[in-house]
Amino acid sequence: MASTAPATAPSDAGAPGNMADVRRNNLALVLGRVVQSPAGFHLTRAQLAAATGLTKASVSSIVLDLLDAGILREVGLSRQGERGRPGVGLELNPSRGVMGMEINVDYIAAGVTSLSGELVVKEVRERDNRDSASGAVMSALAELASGVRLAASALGVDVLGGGLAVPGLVEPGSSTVTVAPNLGWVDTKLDVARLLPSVPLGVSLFNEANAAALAELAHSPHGRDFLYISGEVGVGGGLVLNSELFTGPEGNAGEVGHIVVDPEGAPCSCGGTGCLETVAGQDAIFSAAGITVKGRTRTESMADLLGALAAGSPAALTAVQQAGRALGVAVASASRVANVRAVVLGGHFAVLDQWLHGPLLESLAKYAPGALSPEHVMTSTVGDAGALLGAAGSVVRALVEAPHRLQA
Amino acid sequence: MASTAPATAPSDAGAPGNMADVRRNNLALVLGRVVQSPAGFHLTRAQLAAATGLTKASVSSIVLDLLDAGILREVGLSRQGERGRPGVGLELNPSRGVMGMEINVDYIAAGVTSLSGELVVKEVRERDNRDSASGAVMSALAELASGVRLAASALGVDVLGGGLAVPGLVEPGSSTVTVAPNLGWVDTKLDVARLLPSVPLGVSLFNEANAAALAELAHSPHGRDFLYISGEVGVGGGLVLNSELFTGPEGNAGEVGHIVVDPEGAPCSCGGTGCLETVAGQDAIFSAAGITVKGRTRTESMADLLGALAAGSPAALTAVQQAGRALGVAVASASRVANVRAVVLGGHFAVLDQWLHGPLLESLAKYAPGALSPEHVMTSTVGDAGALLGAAGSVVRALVEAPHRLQA
DNA sequence: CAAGTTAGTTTATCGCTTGAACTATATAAG
DNA sequence: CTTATATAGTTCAAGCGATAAACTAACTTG
Repeated sequence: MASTAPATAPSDAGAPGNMADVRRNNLALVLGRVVQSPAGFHLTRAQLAAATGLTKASVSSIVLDLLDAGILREVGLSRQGERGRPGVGLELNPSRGVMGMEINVDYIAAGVTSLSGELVVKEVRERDNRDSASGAVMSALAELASGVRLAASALGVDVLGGGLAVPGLVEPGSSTVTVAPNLGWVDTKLDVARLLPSVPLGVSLFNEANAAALAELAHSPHGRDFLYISGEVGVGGGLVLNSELFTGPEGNAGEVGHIVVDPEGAPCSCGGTGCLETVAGQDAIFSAAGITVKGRTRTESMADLLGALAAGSPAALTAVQQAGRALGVAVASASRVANVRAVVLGGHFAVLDQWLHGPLLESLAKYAPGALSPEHVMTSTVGDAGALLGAAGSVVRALVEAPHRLQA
Repeated sequence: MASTAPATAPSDAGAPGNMADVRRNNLALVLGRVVQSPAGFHLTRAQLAAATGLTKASVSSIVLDLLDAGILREVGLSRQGERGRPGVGLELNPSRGVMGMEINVDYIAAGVTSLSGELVVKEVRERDNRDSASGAVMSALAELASGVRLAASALGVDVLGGGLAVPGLVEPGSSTVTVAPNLGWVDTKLDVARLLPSVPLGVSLFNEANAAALAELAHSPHGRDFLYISGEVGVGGGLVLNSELFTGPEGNAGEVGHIVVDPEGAPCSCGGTGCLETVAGQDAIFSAAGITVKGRTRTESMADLLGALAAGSPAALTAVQQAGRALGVAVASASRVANVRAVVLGGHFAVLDQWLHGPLLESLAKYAPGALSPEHVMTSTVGDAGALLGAAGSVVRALVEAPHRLQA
């Protein structure tokens, strides 16, 4: 059902609305249009008025606020019509940026993007974080972030806030990692604020797959609705519906790695049985393909697997095909539950796509015919930096949706 | 992630906000509090001001509008404090109501509830709608609805609008049934408006399981987040998250009947393989239990099954236990995808609960340990009339969220 | 019956959008 | 070079809804 949306929804649902809410809404409306405009094309106040439906007077007043807050910048004159006074172009202030950070199993990373999403600086440091105390990892990351922030500053970009992506479940709205199996963290409260001392927008925490999903949303033509499936040691997922990340009441929605794909299957690290991860996770594929893991890095093992596939190893081919079929079952079930219409494969699923793709589509056609068209099963276009870009992008997105947070 | 909600969201997302939106928001806020108040307990303006955070002046003005619109009514004096001037109690106008209607395989039904959800009149007419043209069914229903409307009118209840529930997929926001397998309808546009000529709120169309889910939400203590699973000829579902029906981008979310529970399973009417419905649908259970369907009504066959279960028939017991285990697998997968935390079983699942319950919980513990606590697997408390009550309730809900639609 | 207490209304003020009038700056025509 | 026309952006009065404070209303207590 498409019930009439509530007329206004103040920041806290169920709170009184007043004129400040109207202003916040319209600030976001105008700023949102600027963000959506193609790079290099600068909208004018008059065009914003036409696009948003606001009057020129309101747009002028709103733009003034956004200029004062340092979010927008005027950029010369814009000639598009033949006659009449030229308008003044507006763009996101290129001297403001946000930091994306990532903690993963074998590295930490930090990077700064401008508000328009361009990567300005990025640094990755290899570090074995497996079973490392969270405090030690955070200290190393704080140091890395500090350096990256200085580098951005030297390039004239001021960091307004940051986002951190971790490979684990995150309690929504808090800085707590409920569980990160591959890091060995359980109910770990992270002091994210110290990564970026005294930034106006603070630092937020994200699940890695969710962040990567948002990066695909922002940087790729996958549409407004898709399920991102991240293939790492674990199998994670990020569900994007109507251009919004759907996290569910506890923040655990989209955990596609633990959909049951075989009731007779193997036990899973989550305590369940026959989860997708037990067939399509990296360890499962390596093991089924007969690839050695011990004493080798994941990158090396993956290279071995690709070699075996290229050489036509039956074990390797079967392992990957099985993973593809299991993905098809999982996607079939997910499409029923959440009306998923498109799938984006990331991590090792993107790497193995040429072997996975066929079995996945066959399996999908068998278990949920008509639910997704084959061309809606795609691979990631953002790649490695997805989690980092997504974490940074989420901070920008939050700013765009609530620009008043940066006002004096 | 729990990003900051947009400050205001005018009726059309991306539309300018103005002070009328603030008013709409606050009308809904005040009215929502009145609706939430326990039956028989009448809030006063002063209490509403305290509860909503609005000032007394604003509440007075808003209540005046709601009285003028005929949505609220003043009801004597309310003494709760010891001292001071007594407040004037407010309640939903009992002379206004909405109609819920239902088309199902072997009957049509119509009933009127007051705005507070009490059933005033209800009439059910047996009718075999299987493979009946939609126009003929709608004509019969229009006649039934007209009579029920008159009966309600005679009792002093004026019908403001209506909701119709059908056992099929409904295109959100339209009056089109995409597919209703058990009625034999495909892409059928229904002229719902003629069911209730000239009502101010019109007539909306709902999926049966979704409507029933909303009825459970309104009339039962199941909480704000649950998956309702309806056991009928088909297996349907309604996903309630944060007290909202979650329908997904195409309106097909919660279609739990076609989650894959056995990749080696039987073909399904949806074209898929091993769907929940192939194990736990009514026909599947009857067939596995060796119950005759031909020449008998569904009610009779169900009575036969209950008899067989009571008599300890191994085939019947096994059939129902298998259905329970399949439900466990489906719930496990659904809990991963949409972070479902509770399940409400309706239709034949409620009837068979004493045999289903154990196998379902065992299966759930095997496939998704810790995802749902056992006490969060519940049975429907609304029963038969769920779809009808839910359809009516949805209309009330839409009115509460946008009361200005009833203003002059 | 006066004092105290709570309910609800009245009034002045503020902030934000709106629409119309106005100013500013360009191109095109004479 | 001047004038007409077209478009961009600002200014200003008006309207509306929320707020806060003052005020009126109605009841209890002593």
